[in-house]
Amino acid sequence: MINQPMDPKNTDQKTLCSMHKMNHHSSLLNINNRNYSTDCKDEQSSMFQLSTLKFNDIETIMIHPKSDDDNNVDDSKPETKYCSSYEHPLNSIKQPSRNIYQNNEISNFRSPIFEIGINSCGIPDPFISSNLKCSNNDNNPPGKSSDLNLFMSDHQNQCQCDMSSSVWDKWSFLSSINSYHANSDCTITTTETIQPVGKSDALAEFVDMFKEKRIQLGITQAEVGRALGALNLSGFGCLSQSTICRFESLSLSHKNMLALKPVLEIWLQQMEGGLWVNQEHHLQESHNCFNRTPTDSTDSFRNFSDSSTNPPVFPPFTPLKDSVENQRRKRTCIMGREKYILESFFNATNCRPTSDQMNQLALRLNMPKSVIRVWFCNQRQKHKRLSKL
DNA sequence: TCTATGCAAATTCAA
DNA sequence: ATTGAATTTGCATAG
Repeated sequence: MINQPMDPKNTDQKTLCSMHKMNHHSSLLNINNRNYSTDCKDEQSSMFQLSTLKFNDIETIMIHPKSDDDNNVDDSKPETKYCSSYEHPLNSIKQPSRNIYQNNEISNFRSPIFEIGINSCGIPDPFISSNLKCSNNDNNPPGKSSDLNLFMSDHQNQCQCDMSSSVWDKWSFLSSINSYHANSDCTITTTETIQPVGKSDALAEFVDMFKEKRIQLGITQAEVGRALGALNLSGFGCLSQSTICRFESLSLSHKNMLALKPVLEIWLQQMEGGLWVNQEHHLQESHNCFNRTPTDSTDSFRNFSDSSTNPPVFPPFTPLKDSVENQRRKRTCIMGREKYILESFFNATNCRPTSDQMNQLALRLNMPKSVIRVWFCNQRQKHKRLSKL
């Protein structure tokens, strides 16, 4: 990715962007419903901050469409698009997690009104979290960038997003602010992009469509989850049936939904097209990219290898460079003796063991120290949570 | 056999 | 490097 100055011809073009982190150096970018992958390994010139993927001050990025075969890019005439946007606070919306989208409505979600900060250039900047201030009443917590209810003032115009609208509409609203920010001459409009709550939500619509087509294709949630690993998208491996199920029932967090959507979209496109293109063409030795046992893999991919029941779709194992790092560590099941010993230690001795104590426990229980450490972290969290009830 | 869900392990982020 | 808090996600199992 190369930093480019803003294309003046593009300044009044309204562009809706969303960005989905894939890993520390690449992301999926959705611009006007088209997906692009971005890659920036050079941290110094990175358009993204590693942890938050906020755009830097240049505000302009060049994107090489992923649909081009990476090996056959026409360097003389790369298709590029300019996009000016930020990752905005919506990406870190604080919200009750699961089930909030039931009935396609956001409930209990009235947060205070916020004033958008003015940045050093005098431009209203909703993305400077430290400048966000709660301005309505004292019953609300101090404002953070993760809060939703935005009130923007540029001393001339005022625009307010209707907070009873859905988060997706708010996203559009903020995109308008982005446009404004990118070009101070443009007019901010809110009503244009804000749509009624409900079925018109693009995400909800996609989810409905996704589920319908998955069922049409006769593919189970578990199979979808496993197939995602073979998509070879950096930062994404397989997902569990649970996660696909939750995606289909809109019961993941909004941020999570947004992150998963483009990946599932790509999967669906490939399934519908009935073709599989390994975009990266890794030539290295084929290896089991899912780190499964042979038994596992045979079973996992029976439907993809059995062309008598399903059309051949894509090979069960795609050579995948970073497959191992895409793989979430297997969930450890701690029970019986191990659980008893850990709980005894936690309750009776120390809920905050030293490194040495954790080493000893790890040795005694024959478990990795990291698992022990995480267990204590989670246990402390659990206790804190329970004590609040 | 497939999907939904409770619990909690693992990951991420910021301090 | 470590931690707390928040969040994502998988396992086990219920439906």
